[in-house]
Amino acid sequence: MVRQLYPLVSADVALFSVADDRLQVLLVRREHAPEAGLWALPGALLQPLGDADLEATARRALREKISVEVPYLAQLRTFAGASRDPRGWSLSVLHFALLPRDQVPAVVRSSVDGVRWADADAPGRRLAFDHAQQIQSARTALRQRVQDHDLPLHLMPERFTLTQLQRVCEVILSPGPEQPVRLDKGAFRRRFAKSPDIVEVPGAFEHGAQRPAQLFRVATGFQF
Amino acid sequence: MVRQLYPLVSADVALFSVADDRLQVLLVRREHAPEAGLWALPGALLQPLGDADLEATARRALREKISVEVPYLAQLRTFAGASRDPRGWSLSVLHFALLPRDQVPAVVRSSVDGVRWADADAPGRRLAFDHAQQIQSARTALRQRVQDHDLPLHLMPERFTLTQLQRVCEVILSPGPEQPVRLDKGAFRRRFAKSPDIVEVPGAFEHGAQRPAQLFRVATGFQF
DNA sequence: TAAATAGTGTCTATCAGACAATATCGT
DNA sequence: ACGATATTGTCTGATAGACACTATTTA
Repeated sequence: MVRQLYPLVSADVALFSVADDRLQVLLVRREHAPEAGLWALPGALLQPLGDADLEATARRALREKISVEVPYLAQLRTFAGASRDPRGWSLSVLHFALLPRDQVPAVVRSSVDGVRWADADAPGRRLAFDHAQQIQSARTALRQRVQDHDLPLHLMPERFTLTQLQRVCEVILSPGPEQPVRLDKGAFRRRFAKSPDIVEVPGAFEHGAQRPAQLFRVATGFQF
Repeated sequence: MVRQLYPLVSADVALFSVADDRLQVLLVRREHAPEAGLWALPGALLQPLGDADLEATARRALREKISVEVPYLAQLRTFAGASRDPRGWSLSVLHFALLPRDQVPAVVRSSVDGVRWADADAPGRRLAFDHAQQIQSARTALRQRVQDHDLPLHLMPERFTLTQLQRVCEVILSPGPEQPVRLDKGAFRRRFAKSPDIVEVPGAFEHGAQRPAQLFRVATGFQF
């Protein structure tokens, strides 16, 4: 039994997006055994002949399962052990990815065909393997990084207002939809006023049923 | 060729310690091919039949190579790809560990027998595989965590003075021995005065050629 | 004009860095 | 007493949170 000598190696992806003031994570239904029928994070077995590294494996998983190319993808942590997969010793490198709302393709948005967005804080009854734990791990890391850095920018569409950016941050920092975190408007704007990562689009405004709001975009050359 | 179907899986450990105001990382000389004779981080190939998870593999590596049991060991990041090991597709889960100075066994301290402590900021000419990159990655993570949390406590001996603790933090935060970072004494003591993670040992003092210093120890129940 | 949201200004408690002052030991 | 380090105290500039105020649009 080769499984006793070599572990299964795969890459899983926690793909997050924000819609309707909800932080969502993408799940796919497993078609084959083991755990057939259960919801799982999109993932793929490593193909040493085709994948140059693990990020390639992760991106291939998204391509194969949901036909998506994400702008931001980072490795998070590795889950491994003898008991997390019934087939034997397995190793899964968890990645997390962020998808701006306006880049969600129609095939994913429609929530059919074994693909759905789940509430990141309550992804469902029982998930395949240790994916519930993986989601929680990714959820925590996401909240952590929003506190420090400018990571939420990866979730914004091409153009956005400061209020929209603040909503996204509030959603990510909240433990769940029931206990929303409210950030102070003044402090929030102060913080991003000093940031070189966003610039305002001159003359561009978001119009609603009230005073229009200045539109911003991510600065050119912004990475990470 | 099985290597074309299954990657090599291993766990490497960056073991840090502070001595003589230097941050050091432990290296072992490779005995067998590939890269025989080069210095490398201690590591071990995954043994699915014996290792329950990757932390077990990492701890086994330290046991086998240098007969050391470390109190603190954490997973850091996974390095993988087709070109980092001449044998083919390989995957290595980098861990990092901290060893208090008074727990360094004699066999390691003596720096013989294919084991040596290297300067963490200049580990040497050429190391095996991508281990130079791995050390730099671990070095950065260590500096980062010292900024935020109370991680340096894992590097302290059973009892220590606040000045000793401050030295360790300064060494870790410094880019290298040439440009030492100096922390303010008052601010440093303020920070740890509020911390519940250390407590003073009543009546215990460190005596030198000057005013004795209060000794502290890590609080019971302190983890991470 | 009213409603609603955008955007700005101000006050304050907190905190880190800088630095001075005092305390207590060995010699 | 002196040198050296420990320990404490004070001042100040920067900052985040709270909150009030003004501005500008649509209806």
